[in-house]
Amino acid sequence: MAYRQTDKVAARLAETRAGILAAARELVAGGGFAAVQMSEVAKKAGVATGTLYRYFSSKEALCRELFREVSAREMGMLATIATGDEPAGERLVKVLRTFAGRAVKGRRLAYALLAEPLDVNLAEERAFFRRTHAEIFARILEDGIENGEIPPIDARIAAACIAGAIPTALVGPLAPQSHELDNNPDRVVEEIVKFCLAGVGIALAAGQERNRERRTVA
Amino acid sequence: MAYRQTDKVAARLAETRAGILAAARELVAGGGFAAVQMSEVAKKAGVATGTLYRYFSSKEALCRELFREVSAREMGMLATIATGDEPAGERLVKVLRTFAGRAVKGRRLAYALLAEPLDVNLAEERAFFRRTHAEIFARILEDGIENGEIPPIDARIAAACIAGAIPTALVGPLAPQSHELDNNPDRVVEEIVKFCLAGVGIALAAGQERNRERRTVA
DNA sequence: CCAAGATGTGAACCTCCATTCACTTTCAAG
DNA sequence: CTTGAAAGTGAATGGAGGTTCACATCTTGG
Repeated sequence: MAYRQTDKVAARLAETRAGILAAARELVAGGGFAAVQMSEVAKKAGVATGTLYRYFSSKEALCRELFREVSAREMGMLATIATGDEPAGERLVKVLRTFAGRAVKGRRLAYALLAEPLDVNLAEERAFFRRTHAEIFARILEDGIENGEIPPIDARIAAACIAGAIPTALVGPLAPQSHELDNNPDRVVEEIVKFCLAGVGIALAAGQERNRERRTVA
Repeated sequence: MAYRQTDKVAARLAETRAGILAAARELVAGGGFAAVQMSEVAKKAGVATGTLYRYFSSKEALCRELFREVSAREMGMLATIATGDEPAGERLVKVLRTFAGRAVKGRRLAYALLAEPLDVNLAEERAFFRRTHAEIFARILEDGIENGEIPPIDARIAAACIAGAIPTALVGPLAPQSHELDNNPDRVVEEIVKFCLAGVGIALAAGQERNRERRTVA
């Protein structure tokens, strides 16, 4: 026995590993997951392709871990807000604004996480990501329904609607042109948030309430 | 000069072409666009792979045409309803119900058109498809806003929200489990439609109105 | 039936990338 | 300094699947 891993080495390994993930993340932020080719990752991380496989068993494993790492941060933020003790309505507003707001900045990344055409393995991760969103929304909605802040709707379905509406309207194929988002991101975010709130039967503050004569239909 | 195409031949060619498209459509309905492999299409259509290339210049061309063919039918239906002369509110309800209802039946196909991970060329077609949806919705919303049926919201953004919410909630990664849709598709559809209508400030008929105390928040 | 062009064929080819592996370099312990 | 193991390397491999093309077959006018 003439070799055993030292702390110094372990640290270097961890650094390399992190470097590989960082390289992959840059590629994603630049061109989406489609742009993650092992040879490119290796080049950007300054290692050989073979080395990648010392750290990740496959490209899929690498991408999955990357997806998780990035999405965990987002979900953490939302979850923190969601479990606060303010009234459900306020928590909902905050969560929606945070979600939408963060998607507008970091748009390319949000697109990759939420909307970009993805291959099947990763779609699984994304489904999990989105489902978690939906659960966060649903949780708040249920709270609100329980104490009467929100009318009795199907929380899970409404949550799914929200989790679909925001990405699509912000970063998906229907997103406004970039310059529109760059010029006035807040307005777009507010409009979307308003839609979602109204969808679950909450109206935004007074000034926006005019003209709501609320015809009944069909 | 000893050969010129005859009507009979032209007809046969058209038939073969249609057969190829039909074969591809079946594959899509069964396993999404990912399942469209040229060799499989050929087998199912009863021709050789080489023959496919007499009719379509590439796989991409074949898939694009297929996507268009299928989506054109859907859009046509919606467009017909949208341009009717009923009040905007009613047209909106009908369009939403049609859209959502058709997506529930033909779920696999709807999934392929709306939500399935897709490669970039086809994503382009899908973007067009979705954008057209959004335009149809937006058109109705604008009508409604103009004559006061609908409060003054940003029609394009609301339309994008709707166009995102429905597929996600119905056939996307957040869709209810299949058995739930099979057992009670109408309830799910109605719930989603209700969300979208409320989002643009329209309430459904009386019975569903109780408990809407409508707290104001933030 | 023949000629000439259109159609049909499917095995071979090609490209793209993830993955591997025989080899080199680095490292820690004796 | 030596040695055995770990870590790094990158050219070669392999599989998947779209595309081609030399050849066969069919169609029509003469």
